[in-house]
Amino acid sequence: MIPNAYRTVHCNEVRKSHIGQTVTLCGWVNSARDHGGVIFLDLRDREGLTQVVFRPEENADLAAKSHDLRDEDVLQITGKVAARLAGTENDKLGTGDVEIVATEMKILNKADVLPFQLDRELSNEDLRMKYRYLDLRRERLNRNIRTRHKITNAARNYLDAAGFVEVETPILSNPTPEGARDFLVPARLSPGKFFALPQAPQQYKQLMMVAGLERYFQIARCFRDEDLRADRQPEFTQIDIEASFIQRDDIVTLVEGLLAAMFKAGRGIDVPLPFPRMTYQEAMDRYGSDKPDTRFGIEINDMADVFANSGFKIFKSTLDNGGVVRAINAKGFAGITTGQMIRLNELAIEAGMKVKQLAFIKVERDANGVLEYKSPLWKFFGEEEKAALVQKLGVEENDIVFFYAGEWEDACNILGRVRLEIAHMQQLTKDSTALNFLWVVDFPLLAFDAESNGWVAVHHPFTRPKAEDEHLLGTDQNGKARAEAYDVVLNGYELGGGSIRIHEGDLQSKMFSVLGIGPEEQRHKFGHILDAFRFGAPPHGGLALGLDRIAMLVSGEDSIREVIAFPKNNKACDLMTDSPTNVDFKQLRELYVQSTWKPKVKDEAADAKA
RNA sequence: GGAGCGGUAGUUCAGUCGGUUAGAACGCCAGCCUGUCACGUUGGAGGUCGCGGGUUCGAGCCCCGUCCGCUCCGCCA
Repeated sequence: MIPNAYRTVHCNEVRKSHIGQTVTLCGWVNSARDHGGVIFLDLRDREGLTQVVFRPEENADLAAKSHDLRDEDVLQITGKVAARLAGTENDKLGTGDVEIVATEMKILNKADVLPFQLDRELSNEDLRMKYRYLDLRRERLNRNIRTRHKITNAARNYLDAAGFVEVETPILSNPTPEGARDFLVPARLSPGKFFALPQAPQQYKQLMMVAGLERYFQIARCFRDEDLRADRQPEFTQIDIEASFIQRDDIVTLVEGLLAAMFKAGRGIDVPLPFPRMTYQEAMDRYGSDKPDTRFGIEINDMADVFANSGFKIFKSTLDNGGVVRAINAKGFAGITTGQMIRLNELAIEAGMKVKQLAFIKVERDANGVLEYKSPLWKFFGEEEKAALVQKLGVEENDIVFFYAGEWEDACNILGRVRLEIAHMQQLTKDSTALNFLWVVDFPLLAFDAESNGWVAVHHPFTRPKAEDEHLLGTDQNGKARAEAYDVVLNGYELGGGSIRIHEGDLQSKMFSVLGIGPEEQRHKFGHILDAFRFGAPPHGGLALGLDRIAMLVSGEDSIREVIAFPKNNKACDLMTDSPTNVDFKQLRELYVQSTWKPKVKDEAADAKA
């Protein structure tokens, strides 16, 4: 920090070597300890604490004045750096060997009593949000925000060094036909028309490639009007990357280096490279998720070979009809409580389970020391089947095995969710510092949407099919086509994803058609990009990383709110500014906009009947 | 849209089976205190038990509704 008219040192700067010097500091009163005579003050700025001492015998007036200081008053203190009395050093402070004997004090601003104490735990989220600037003054959030700066800076430097050019793209653009809800902005100069805030700079980044920029990046604010979660905000930040003349592995290598640089800058650790890779199919088969948390096992096992001729009819018939029978072994979880069991079944039903209870086998020793297989279905299994099952799943005492028989997709969803919940119940990741990075590759290109009775893009409509699957596009094999798409995952969080794009007009046009966007609509909504592809578009691809989630994981937080200076609550409101807000009729009229919203009125007729 | 958890002093929380005047810690205010650093010490102030209704002789506690917050599902190309 540069000394200036306000101060000569910051509050974590003075050391023994300064003894005898006169210094001036500025900061907040962190605490005042008034002994009637001598008064101690901890002065705090963002760098740390320095103890200031007021002695009546040195300066009686000043000491008298210091009695009135209160926490969080803003002061400027001038004094002489002195060694602390022998035995009173404080080794918890960097400045703990010395203290400032005050000779001058200027109260820059008095502070009212704060609505909460900065040095104690605060669980009231309303208060934290309402007085966000005070919450940010606390050490934890202050550190998070500064860590976020460090990793953002590291990303920028890394990409710059790799030849990437930072370009800003419009915030006011057009709504997207697919994907999340758009935030709309009325266009006053085009009455009746609307802009949308970008969900991502997707089309612009591709047009940058057509423009010959070759390597683009942007720390881009993105907006999606969907419901919030601990790791989702309506406005969030992506590190958006696109490059020309590259293939998947080029992007993968680049991004591995980028993430390593960010974790190095933010947490000082060396992330081992390269990250493991897994196909989408494998991720779903083993973990029941396209963003597997690999910090623990409880993997999903396919039991088709074990139960091909099972004595348990439901398993056998499911297999005979093309379904799957899968199982997970929760090691050491035979002590599961009734409540936990109920919770797991609720979760499984929510995830699509057609029956009321997960089939299970619990292995415990009875009073006589005999190993018991407690299960509603154990009795249906033949001896060979039992042996094969125990062998395949490595079943031991105190294990509990859960089964699901049905369609592949349901089995993945249900067992995937149950797996995560068991890990949560067993607290398997509680004190873990593991950083399990992972690439998930070869996503399906398309998914069938029952609601619209059509195909939708799994990633987005500009994603390139894998060359060997391109012929499937537009046939009855649409669902089998895989995409040149990849996600980077950390500890069960999707950090980012991307793809190699379509750069040919005819293929892009075909893709739109498969998605049910006809020639007319294509021209209207995507004319610019289809045009662009006619004028020499290079092969290109890219990826976007969620900066908020990365900052959260670097900081060891559970919510991205802890790494965003001014976040929204789970109704997308800002309790500090009380945003969003009503606007005057006049303002709306200028925009040619009228609200159709009506406040809920209580139905008195219905009440009377009741 | 749905589910779960929570809401008691400024803050963090306790509050038994529905029963006398709703407690503690920290903070706050005032006094004392010349080596503290979570200073100590004496005293004091501070409550719409989120809000509304109901049951009851009596509700912080039970019931219904509602608001707010958090988490999750749906949703998030």
